[in-house]
Amino acid sequence: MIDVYQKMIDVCHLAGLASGLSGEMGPLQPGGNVSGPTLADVAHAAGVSYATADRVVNKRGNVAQKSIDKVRDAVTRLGYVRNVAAANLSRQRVYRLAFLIPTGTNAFFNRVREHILQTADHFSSDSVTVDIVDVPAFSVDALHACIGQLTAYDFDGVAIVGLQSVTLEKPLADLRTRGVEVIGLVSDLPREFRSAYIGIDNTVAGRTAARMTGIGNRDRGGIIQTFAGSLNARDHAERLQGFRDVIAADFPQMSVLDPILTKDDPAVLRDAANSALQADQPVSAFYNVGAGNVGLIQAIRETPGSRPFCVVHELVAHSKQALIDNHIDLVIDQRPDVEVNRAFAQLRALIDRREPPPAPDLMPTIYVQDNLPANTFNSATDTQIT
Amino acid sequence: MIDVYQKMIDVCHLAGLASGLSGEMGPLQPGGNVSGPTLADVAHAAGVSYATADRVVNKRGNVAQKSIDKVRDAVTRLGYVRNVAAANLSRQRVYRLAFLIPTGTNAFFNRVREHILQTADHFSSDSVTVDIVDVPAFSVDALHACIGQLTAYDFDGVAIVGLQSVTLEKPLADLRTRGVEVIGLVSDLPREFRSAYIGIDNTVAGRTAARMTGIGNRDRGGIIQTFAGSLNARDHAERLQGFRDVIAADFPQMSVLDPILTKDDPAVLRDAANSALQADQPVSAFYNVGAGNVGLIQAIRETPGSRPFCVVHELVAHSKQALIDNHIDLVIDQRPDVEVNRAFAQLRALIDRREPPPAPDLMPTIYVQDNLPANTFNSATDTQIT
DNA sequence: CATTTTTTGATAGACGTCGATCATTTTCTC
DNA sequence: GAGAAAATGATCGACGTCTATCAAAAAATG
Repeated sequence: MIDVYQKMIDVCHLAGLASGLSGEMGPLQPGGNVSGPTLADVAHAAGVSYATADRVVNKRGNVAQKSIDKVRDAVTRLGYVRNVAAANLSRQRVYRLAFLIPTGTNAFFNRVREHILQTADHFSSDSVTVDIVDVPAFSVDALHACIGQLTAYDFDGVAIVGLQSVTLEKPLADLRTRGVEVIGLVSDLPREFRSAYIGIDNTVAGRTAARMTGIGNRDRGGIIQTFAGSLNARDHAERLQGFRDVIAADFPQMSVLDPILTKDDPAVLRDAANSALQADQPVSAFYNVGAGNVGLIQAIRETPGSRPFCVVHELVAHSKQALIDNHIDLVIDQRPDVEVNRAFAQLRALIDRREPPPAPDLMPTIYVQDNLPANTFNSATDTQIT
Repeated sequence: MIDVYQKMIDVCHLAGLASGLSGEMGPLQPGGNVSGPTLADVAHAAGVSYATADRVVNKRGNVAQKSIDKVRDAVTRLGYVRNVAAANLSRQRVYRLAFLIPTGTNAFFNRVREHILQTADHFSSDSVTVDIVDVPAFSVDALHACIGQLTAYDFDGVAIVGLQSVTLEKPLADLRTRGVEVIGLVSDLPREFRSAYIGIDNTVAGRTAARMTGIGNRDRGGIIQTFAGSLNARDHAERLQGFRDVIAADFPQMSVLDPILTKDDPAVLRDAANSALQADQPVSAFYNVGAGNVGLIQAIRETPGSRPFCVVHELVAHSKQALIDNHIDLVIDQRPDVEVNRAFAQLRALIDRREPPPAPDLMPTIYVQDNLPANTFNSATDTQIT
């Protein structure tokens, strides 16, 4: 009845009603020894001293090859895993993390910031220290300078809201040669110069928006007015591309107008939305790939009568409220809270040189007014979104 | 350029071990002392011995109130957080966890199982052992017996896919008096007899399904045929209720037919769906609150021409495929992988008597064919779902 | 073979906490 | 104010790892 797997995981099947329930079933000794072998055990099994075993596992050098082999063998034979807690305790390991986040009164990044603070607070009992570094938004030069400065502090890991630019490659390479783990967050860095990317695929986000827009307009067809901050912004361009692809392929009865470029400015967006709402040819859907939704929502609120089907990105205070008030239909969100959690886990795993915890892919989440998280987004400032 | 930004960079450092501290601004000292105060420091600051401080923080009793106050005060003043790594090392803490999961060839619970195994594997290096206990599905008696047996083994925490029954109260109470932490997973236990519930609100799930159905049928209105396994199943009833509420309130042009009861049997569902498809009055939408979607999908696949708008629950191999093949429109999923992760975190937090990590509410997730996770669900058996 | 170099063994102190024990001091009770 | 009870202080040995140091042994070198 009780299967015991090799590792430390014993999966035990207590008999259900079917087979006799009589009394206590077999083993699974309550006080059983569950803690694994120590390095001392390994040394003993390998027939070497603790010191030698230590030299091997910590790569201190000056060990004969045959000793290395003996120890390696014993490690695998006994299934030794080093006790991270003890190790960190001993060397007073402190995980020094830094997050490079764009500045500004951007509601989305305020959400990111908030969650970093919360998470940092929680992990403080695990000796994790966190620095949030403000970087002027969307400036390659500023980001470059910032990354360059990081080498002055001895961080163990850095999460960067990145930009795609060859300029960044050098400072990133410098960082990594100093043993700092680097990951991209929300927006990727040059591929070869980071260990991981934590963020969504923006093409997928655009496709998802398109699917929902299509579903919401199956019968009426019609015209979709799109908005974007700038087509130079990679994420905006990708979302738009994904959106167009799906509409063209699966909802041919609808047509997608070229995006109105708003620079993510709510005022611009408001004016643009207003003129679209008053156009001769009625627009049946709005899709804003970028930020500035406050303006879009205002325009909609000001216009009486029925409104176009409306999809925007990123759940923040005002987009959440607009969902509740029925001013927009859907919010496609990238769950920055989940991303931040993942970033912490990933950085710690990289620093400890172990596998990151199993976790599903990050996929854009669809919010309607009914599946909204209760957590309030109390960021005072909510002008932009990205 | 670089010099310009040298002073613009604003680094906010969050001291790792100062618990309540929000970020203190200012530059970092690269080699700065980051490790926080120890219990010895606290004792000294409080003007008591280490032993007394220890007695206070570990609640060993036999301490005068004024000593307790002095220590508590020093703790908050210094921002002492106990070093979990050291503590666990010292007491050779092993987290013995058990998951009680219904048996059967249920694709959804296979997903749960798989993720438990993966997560357990990962945490094995953190001294976490996991037992998966198979319980005959939906049987209060079996669950009762199983919980009763748990007291024989000294688990530290147990996650139970629960049932609502007063019968369970006694064994649960027994477990908890023995110091075992109990949480409900996916399906709740009697409220007073568990420390937390990890799962979605099924009313919300139903509401979400309704919202999407409404959006997908705004103009055509029409009839919605619902399916349920059994109305005695609490989750099924709740989903249906949420669904009806939203349709009635926000999409009055649609009407909801009483559910066809399928016992979650694919064959039954297939027949029911087929007759609905051939009914005189055309049905414009299907909503299955329960399992057995294989049958529903078969019926749809067999019927030529356009099909009703189709919403089901739980993303598993076949529902995923059906989304891709355009046989259904939406899957409302409760992200069992996220739930399992949360269960681990919650149990560990409860056992350590500390705050669980910050995490957003669990909300039903909406999948369309574009935002599907790449992870394959390789469960061979996929008969049922809920 | 003598000398240098490389490789080993033995061991010690630290990390911060836990769970003890035992002796001492303070407080309470009558 | 004596005796009992409660509270406190002092200290010890774990836990498993890391980082040393020093001496001893083995291997390589000329």
